[in-house]
Order: sequence, then structure tokens, then C-alpha cells
Amino acid sequence: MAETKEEKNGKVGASYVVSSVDRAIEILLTLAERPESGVTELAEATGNTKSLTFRLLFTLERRGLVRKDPERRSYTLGYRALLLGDQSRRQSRLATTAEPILAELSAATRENALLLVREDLHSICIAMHASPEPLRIFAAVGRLGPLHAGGGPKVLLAWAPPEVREQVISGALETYTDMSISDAETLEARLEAIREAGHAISAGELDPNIFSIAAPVRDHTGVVIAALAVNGPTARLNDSVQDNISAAVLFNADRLSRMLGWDGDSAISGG
Amino acid sequence: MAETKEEKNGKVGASYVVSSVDRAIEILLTLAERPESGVTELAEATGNTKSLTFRLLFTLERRGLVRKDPERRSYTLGYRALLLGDQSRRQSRLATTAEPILAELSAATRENALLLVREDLHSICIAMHASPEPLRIFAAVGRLGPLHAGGGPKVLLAWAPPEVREQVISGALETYTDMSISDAETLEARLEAIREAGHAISAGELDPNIFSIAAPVRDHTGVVIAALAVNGPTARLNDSVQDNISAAVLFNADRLSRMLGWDGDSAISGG
DNA sequence: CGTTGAGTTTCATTGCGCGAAACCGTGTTT
DNA sequence: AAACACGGTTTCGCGCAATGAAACTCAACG
Repeated sequence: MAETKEEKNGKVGASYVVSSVDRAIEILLTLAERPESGVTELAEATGNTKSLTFRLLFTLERRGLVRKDPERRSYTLGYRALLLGDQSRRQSRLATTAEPILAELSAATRENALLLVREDLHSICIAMHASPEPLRIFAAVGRLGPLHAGGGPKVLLAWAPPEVREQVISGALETYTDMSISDAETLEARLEAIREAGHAISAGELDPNIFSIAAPVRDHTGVVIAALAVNGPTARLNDSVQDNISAAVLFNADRLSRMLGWDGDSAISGG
Repeated sequence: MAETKEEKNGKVGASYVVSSVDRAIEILLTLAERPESGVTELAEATGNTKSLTFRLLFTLERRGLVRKDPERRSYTLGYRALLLGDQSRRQSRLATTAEPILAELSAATRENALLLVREDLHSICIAMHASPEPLRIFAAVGRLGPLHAGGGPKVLLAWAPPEVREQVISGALETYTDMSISDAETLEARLEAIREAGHAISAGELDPNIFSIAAPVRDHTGVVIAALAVNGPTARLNDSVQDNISAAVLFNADRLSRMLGWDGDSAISGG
């Protein structure tokens, strides 16, 4: 293994990366965030030449991962991408098991219910059920986030292996709002508090108007593998609502853990 | 444009395709069908060398499109693929609009409800709602199928542009069961009948135990852009069920068309 | 009818993708 | 416990395929 993943040097991280493939993926991800882009626009966004961008799009289109708009002036993600997303979900025991729980949790709290996992030094939402309310937080499955801000992410970080915690804590703690934690010691203390309490409650860390309440999900070995979270507009949060949501999140996180084969004690904090 | 897509010659279809990207996509698609594959297995399945397969997987993993199993002996689609699938759906007006209709149609008929579109000479399912029954057809979004077999595909073909129809009809009509249409004239007659009736009913063409009832969906210009279909086990099909499902499919296909801005007459058959 | 800006195509050059083969580490057989 | 088998990983060097630059085409606009 050694340093297959030595990426100290910003974006260069070469080693075994096939660069054309990497650039193609970048185009797909760009297109995911910004549909209806043209060749030139994508070329600029990804920093590649027009010719290359054109050829990559051509390749992707042939496989159905990308689709030309009829009017022939822009590209969008193609229907074949649906297959990848769908199969990815099916292939994840965690995501499929969580689905009904997310539905119930969302119905009970009337807010978004999400399931997050950690991937390297990021959090990623792998499943979600949207709030029934007209005013709701927009969230998308598959998008990367930080580990040091927000309820779900902090839960993941609190129970992450020490070397991960250290890397995050000693790294640059990006601030998103003036509620974001930017100080290493504060963060460490908060994580300890979260482990103690068994869940995290945060508000305004990623966006001033969003709160999030989250609890850890364990696999059959007791390791924390995900965070079950509820988030919504802070406008709807008050003490009694907070207590209700906390209880629901804790209950359902525990239930999910047990569905995954865990039979330990909810109070343990090892990870 | 000219012959950018000249692929007469089987698999070679070169022109603007960046081959490493193409092979990477092939790995993703293989992984979609066959999770938990190892490097060697994938190398054999895709006909590439181990080294190349390894490098491509490495590249894909770095981007989260692929994920190593903890025990380090196999790969699975990664969580980042969820983003592509999800965003692809969101970006498709058709798919998002159809979602509630599929849910209702499935609930009303107690069978799978699907929405299919044509992509070149294939059909592809872009959205579906599964039957509530324990015995149900397994179907996956994003998978390619033929145009000449099955209810939905035949609807797509019936209203496809003439050149597409000709290509399919004059091509090799693969047979899946002994009910599959393998004869050009029979197919042509069936398509005409489908246009006449405004919907298609077929049974056992793709699989001996599956029936399918489908109707066309039109966009605001009146062009047929999709097929709304219900499929299920032939064991549950009888005359009255067939009538009910046909009515429900026709009604909902029309409703969907109108939600997409069509305001013409259901009886027209132009494409 | 010129101009602009997009997408497309050509071309030549060379960097990097690629296959072959050695290497390593783990689990299995004797 | 040594030998084996099998998958994943790494190295190496060749040659071609990926790439950037620039020409070209075509619509849209005025």
C-alpha cells in the first residue's frame, strides 16, 4: 500500500491515475452540478481544451452517460447514469436497509432524513427522504461535504479512527458561517461531548438557517459506519421539537444498527 | 455530422472515442451488473489486461465511483455514482414528472409501472415503480433493451421516425422466446396495429412469463417521446385484468402527456 | 453581408497509456 | 512448516493514441 494515495501536492496526485479517465469523470461531475452546459463552457469549467472536452463528451455520449440536447447546443447527464446510481444503491446493504427507516423518520419528524457515511476526509449522503413540508432543505444524494461542520458529519468524525480525526482537526477548518467551528480545540471538545451524549445537535454551521440532529449507526461489529441525521430550517426548531427529533433519531439509529446485525449496548462509545 | 457514428464494424467504432475512457465506462457497467468483482475477474470480463484494469479501478476509486471492499479483494460501485444517477433523474423533466404517475399506476394495477424511452436503437427504462405484490418482475432502471420485443419497446418503435423503424425491421430481430417476433412483415403489421389501437399488449416476447401493456407519451409538440408500460407475470393476466390495465395505462399516458404540455387529440397517430 | 461565437475537424508531436512480466502477500495444500 | 497457487500490485520501456493548436463550418445576430 505505502503511499499509493500520497496527495500532499494538491491536485497533482498522479501515480496510477489514468488522466483521460479522470478528466472524463470531472466532466460528469461538473455536468451533475450544472446541466445544460455546452462544450466551451465545460472546457472552461474543467480547464481542458475544447477539442479534448469534445472528444470526452463524444465518448460519454456513445455510452449513454451523457446526452445531447435536441437543439444541439448543450449536454446533460444521460439515462445510462441512472443505471449506475440505481445499482450502486442496490449494492449497498446500508442504503437499502436504511430506506424504510428514513421514510418513517422523515414522516415522524416532518423534516428531511438523511444517511451519511464517511469517505476519506469527506462526508457523503448515501440516502435521503425529503420532508413533506413545502419549506424544506434541498439536499442531494452523492454530494460530498466536510467532516467538521453539521450534525451528521460531526457524528462521523467523533467516531472515526484517531488518525482521521487528527488529520481533520489539524487541517484547515473551513468556515461556512460564523457558527462554523474553526478552532481545533473547540472541535475536539465538541466531538468529545458528542461521544458522551451519543448524538449531535448543531445549528447554523453549514448554513445559517439549517439545523441538524444526528446519531451514529453501527455495523455488526459495533463500528460506527454511518450517521443518521434529520435536518431542517432552524425556524421550525424549538426545545420540544428538538427533544422529539433527538429521541426519534436516536431510536431509529439504534434500530438501523440492529437491523445491520449489531446487538451491543447503545451506550458504548468505542469505535 | 456525416459519419461520426459509423459503427458498421462491430466493436471498433473509433472516430472520436477516447479508448481509455471507454474502457473505464465498460468497467463501471460491468460492475453494475456484477458487483463484488476482483481485478482479475473484471480484466477477463472486459478483455483487458490486469494492469490496465487495476489502473482504471484506481482512477475510478479516487473519484468515489468505485469502492474497494474492506477485505480488499473486490470492487463495487461507489457512492459517488449515486450523485450521477440522482442528478440524471432530476435533470430529466420527463422522469421527474412521471414519478407520481408511475406510483399511482402501480398502485392501481398492483403491477410494475415503467417509463421507457428510445435511445438510438435501444429502449431504456428511465423510471419505474415496483409492484406491491410479493411475486413481481425484476426490472432495473437504466438497462438497455431491444425495440422489437415487449409492449413498451414496440410502442416506441411504432411511433419512431421511419428511418429508425426501417433500421430495426431490416436488422437482425433477435428472438428471446418462441413468442418473439422474428419476421419483418409480422413486426410491421404489429406496429401498424399498435398505432391503430393506440396501445400495445404483448405477452411472452421477452420472457415467457411476462406480459406488458403500454401506451405512448407525447411532448408538447405531439411527438412520442416515451412509453408508459405496466408489466407483470402472465399468471395474473386474464381478460378483465387486461381491460383494466389497458384503460389505466391509456388514461395515465394521456395524463402524463398533458402534464408535459400536450393538448392535442389522443386519437392522432402521427409521430 | 460581415461578424461573432459556438461546435467540429484536421494534423503533427510526444507524453503517457499500455502490455508483459516480475513481484508480493495471503490463504491453501501437502 | 514448506511449497504452492492465485490475486493484487509494481516496474519498465515501447509505440501509438491522446492531446493542443489552429483551421474550418455553421447559425444567429445585426
